[in-house]
Amino acid sequence: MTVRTRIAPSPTGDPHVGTAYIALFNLCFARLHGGQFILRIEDTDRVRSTPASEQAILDSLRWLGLDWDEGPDVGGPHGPYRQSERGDVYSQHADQLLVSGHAFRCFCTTARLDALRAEQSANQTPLGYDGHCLHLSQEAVAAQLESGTPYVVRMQVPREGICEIDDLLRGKIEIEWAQVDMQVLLKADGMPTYHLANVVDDHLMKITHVIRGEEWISSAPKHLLLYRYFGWDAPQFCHLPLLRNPDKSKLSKRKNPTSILYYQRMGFLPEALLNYLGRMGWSMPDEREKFSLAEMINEFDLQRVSLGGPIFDQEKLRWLNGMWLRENLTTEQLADRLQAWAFNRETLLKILPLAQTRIETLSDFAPLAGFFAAGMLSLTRESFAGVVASNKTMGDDEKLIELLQFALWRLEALQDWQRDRIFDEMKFVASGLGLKIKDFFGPLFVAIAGTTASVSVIDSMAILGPDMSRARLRHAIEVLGGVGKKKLKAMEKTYADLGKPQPEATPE
RNA sequence: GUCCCUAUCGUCUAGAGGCCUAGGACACCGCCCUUUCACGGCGGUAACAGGGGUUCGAAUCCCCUUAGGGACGCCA
Repeated sequence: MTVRTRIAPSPTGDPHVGTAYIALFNLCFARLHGGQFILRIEDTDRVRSTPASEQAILDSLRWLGLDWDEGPDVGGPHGPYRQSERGDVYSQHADQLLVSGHAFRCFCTTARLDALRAEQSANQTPLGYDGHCLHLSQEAVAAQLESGTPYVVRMQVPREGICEIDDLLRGKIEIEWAQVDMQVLLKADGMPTYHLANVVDDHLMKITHVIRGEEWISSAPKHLLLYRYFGWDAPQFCHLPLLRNPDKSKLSKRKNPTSILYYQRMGFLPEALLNYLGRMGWSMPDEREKFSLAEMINEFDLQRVSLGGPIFDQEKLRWLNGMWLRENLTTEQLADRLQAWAFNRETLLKILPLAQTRIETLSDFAPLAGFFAAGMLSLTRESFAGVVASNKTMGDDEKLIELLQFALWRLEALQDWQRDRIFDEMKFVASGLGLKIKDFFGPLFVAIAGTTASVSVIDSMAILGPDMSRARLRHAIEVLGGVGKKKLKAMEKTYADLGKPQPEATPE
């Protein structure tokens, strides 16, 4: 038996807890049955990840204790499309389908497809490719190829009938073929899409079980059909429920910290985080709350997975972490953990350059830089009184919230979490709001460091990392009263206009 | 809009037709322990979405409704 987890690297390179969640269940299932557990990084469009971000994902899975096996080599550590072959394996397979008539070349332009989609959505008819290039004559295809028109390769999909998916957990799922789009397999640049790469890889790697998130159910027919076209045995599919935000939507960084790095920085033990993920949609036969990975593997049973999408509840995670901290660590071990966590040389060397010019005694350090080792700051509305009092332009709470929210939105969109990039974003918001950088930074300081008397707020955010910085901004907004639905709408509009020149201020 | 998945306390869940007057955990509230705060101990509030079937018997099986979620890209 071989199971694998595919990892879609996030553009920011932040390892997602959802990835660890799926990996955990894959690992338990494989280990219980004495099979192999393989990881595969998915990045067919080659814009998402960098070697560094991939390494970050692998490191954080290892930090959690999720060790994987080396899979069969099917063209490099992360698949052929990451190597110089540029997708040869996949285009060969696409050619095979072209020859057998299970796929066709599509010369439609993006403009046409956009128009098609717009029309379908206006008419409220099902969305999908209309088969325009499906019946092109041989001559027409030859002529297009001759003229060098760019094309993609799409898979043929039956127009009628029903596809039956046998899900390990959900039983039979029936989807009409008419609902399945004629998926692009090979992009215009010759690179494979996820769907083709996925099926070809899994076959070459001899994957027997695919345990993935529920979000993939609707593309399962495409995958099944590809296996059939190639004449391969399909693996057993199993779709796990999705982790959710408190508002029940799919776990996302806009609403909840999702990075494993955040939980690490927040001071959660890897054992506890993993334990908590194991409690999401799953329970021990004896219902015990605290268990190790080894215990989970021993008692693992896929049938014990419950299908309702669980909400990721940080409060319960905290409680569980406390249990691990109190019951599983000696004082000696706790000392080691603390030291490794924040009071290590590497971390200090990052912070000290910012602090050294501002301290007169060593004891000044903790009050000055303590916020680096904190989770959420204990802010109140009064925490912001200083920045408001010292500056007439700052205005009321509403104004403060707006400022922080705009900063937050900017930072949510920021992919490259570097000091200078963060500064650029903040400068953009400041000038958009017509504020001097200095004035704009006041509230930011309070949100991030708890006080304006602190080290550079931009450097602080760079060191704290995206999820922690965003979480603190969100927390500050919450403390100031939060944002209502109506207010949000108005703010979004103002935000959209940020880049535009400000109208002349009317003199009093 | 179309299709698919799901539905037990606020949250995570137990529950495979009778052991269910629905159990446990987080959170919340109270009491005890305690020089404070925690920890720990004890107790409490709190749920089978609604409606139809099937059955001697339904949280459990079936159907409908409702609600939530997901998918509908030359992203993964």
